[in-house]
Amino acid sequence: MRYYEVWVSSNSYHSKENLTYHSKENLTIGQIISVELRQQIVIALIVKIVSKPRFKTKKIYYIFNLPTLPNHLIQTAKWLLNYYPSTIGSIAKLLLPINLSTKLNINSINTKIKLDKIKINNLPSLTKDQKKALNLMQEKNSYLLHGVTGSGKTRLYIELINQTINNNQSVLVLTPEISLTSQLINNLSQVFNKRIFSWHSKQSNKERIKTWLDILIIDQPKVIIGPRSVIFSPVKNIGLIIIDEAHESAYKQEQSPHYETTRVAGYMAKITNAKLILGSATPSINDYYLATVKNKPIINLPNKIDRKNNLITKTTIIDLKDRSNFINSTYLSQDLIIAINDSLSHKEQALLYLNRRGTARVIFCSKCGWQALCPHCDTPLTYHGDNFKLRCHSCDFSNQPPINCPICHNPEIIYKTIGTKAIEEEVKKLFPNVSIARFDTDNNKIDRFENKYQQILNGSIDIIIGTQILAKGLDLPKLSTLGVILADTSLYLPDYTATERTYQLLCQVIGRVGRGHVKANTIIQTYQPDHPIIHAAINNNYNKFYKNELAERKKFFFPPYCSILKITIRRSNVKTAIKIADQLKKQIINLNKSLIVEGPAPAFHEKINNHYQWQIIIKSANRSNLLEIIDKYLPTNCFFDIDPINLL
DNA sequence: AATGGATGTCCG
DNA sequence: GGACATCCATTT
Repeated sequence: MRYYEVWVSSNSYHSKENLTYHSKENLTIGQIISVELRQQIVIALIVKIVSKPRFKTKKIYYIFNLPTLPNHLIQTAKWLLNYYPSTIGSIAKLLLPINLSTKLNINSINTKIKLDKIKINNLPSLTKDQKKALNLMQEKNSYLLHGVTGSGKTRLYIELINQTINNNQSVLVLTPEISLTSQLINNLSQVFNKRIFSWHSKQSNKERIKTWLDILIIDQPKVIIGPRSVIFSPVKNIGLIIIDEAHESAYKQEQSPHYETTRVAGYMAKITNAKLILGSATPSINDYYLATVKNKPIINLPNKIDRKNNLITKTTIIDLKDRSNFINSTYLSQDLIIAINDSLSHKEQALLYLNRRGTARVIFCSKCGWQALCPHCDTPLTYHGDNFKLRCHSCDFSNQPPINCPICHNPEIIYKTIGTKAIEEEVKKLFPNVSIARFDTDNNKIDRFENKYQQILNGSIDIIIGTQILAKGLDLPKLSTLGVILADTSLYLPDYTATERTYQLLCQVIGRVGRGHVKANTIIQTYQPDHPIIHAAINNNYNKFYKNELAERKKFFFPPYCSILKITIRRSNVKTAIKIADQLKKQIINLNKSLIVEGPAPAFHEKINNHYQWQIIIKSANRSNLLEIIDKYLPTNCFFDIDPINLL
């Protein structure tokens, strides 16, 4: 009898120990099997060959006649286990994301695909900038591709993918938002045809299994496109990993294992000697900083590919404090209304953008733009209606809300922001005879989005209202008015990443116009017309934004200058939650006096499902200190997130 | 003592 | 995750 340590792909296996099963067969590491765990049959992976253990073992239930998983995946998973501590079950689930039936008929899979010729000759030739960038990216290395919106990053990707395939290696292309992947898939499919394998939300379970097996079995070099989970595709011989819009928060997994895809890709590229491209118009502070200190090449594509050079975009900033700008509407300024009318008369489209993540009940003055900030953390304070207090969600500082503005003594203090529904009603009143479409980020409406997207493209929708989803990747040929209803909403988010997000979102949404189709008008309404971040975004001045923000991060000791561990304690009783959080805090401080421990403070959603959530934030310049806490001192009954993307 | 909710333990 | 054990507060 032979004995094997396996990883079971089941979220219900919460231990960090490998499980041992036995079999008569001679099996190798990486082989895919299924085993019995409690009463259930689950798919699993052989990770170690061992001698007979002291305890009783169960028999391996089934051995799949499949190729072994590529070694780099197992190696990456082992690294992941230490770097983003989590359970074996959930890490195995990343490698084996499907449940195979033991009746699986492998012979039905075509192991060879018919390879069409790559049709790269029909594409527009590379610009001078693109050629220069391509030449700079010839080493096996990791590159940060900093290209403004519309600078032709996709064209460059195609060139790099082509080189890799000609070199007989495969490519992973990661995208943040599934609803926007279709455009990229279309573009790449036209060139690479049958070599494209994609994961997307519309696939049924059956299709998913087929794609996964195709990737595992088919040996030829291929291009795999999809969301963050695609980094764990069972593909051998990776030559290139592209992470498009690498700054996007979708690359961070919010459930355990809390991995950041760019970090995982970095490790994987290192061990496979693949080239890694992080593409973004607005690289994240962390990625940019890492590239700088680690001497990784930063490749710039500073210019838009202007198809028509005479099309200039006019940008106007409207001061929301000056109510004389708002004659016919509380939300839409006169300039914006005029611009929309102008677009409509030319049969062009208008897009009204509202960043709804600002719905946090934060406090600012309607006249001078003053906002309530925590004196310790500099993050905006949140209003809690239950006890009428302002509270810092980072350190739990609390304060009475002011009756009037401490700066200009204006009694009108605004407690919340407007939503897209209110805007839609307003727009209907102002423009009664035009077709209006509203989009929200409510995820489960992807289908609706795709339907409406077609209508937007063919021009049957005149005014588009929506949130973040509209800011990303869309190419709208008929768009000629862009209105940002309230540019500073995301600035008021009670989190240290608020500035970064605001910059990224504004840059993205501004990038929707001026793509060389029609002449465009951009109108940005804000309470803080002089805010440096808003100006940096309008002028596309990344360096200014980066320098400012990095200095702030250093001053208040935030990433990239420290690592963060966020611990959440969830109890049905508020007092128990706070008590446990307090005890844990004391324990952690005793353990290592050099750690900065903030809180306990209520979580952004303090009450979920009749459970109260309180959190502790631990900061350390040394990430391994945080890993040690998770490993040795964290009780199993609390949640944690290491390197969280926000502290809400 | 009985009941029921909350919390803890473990998976080969 | 879920079956099961255990702890604890409250009711009878």
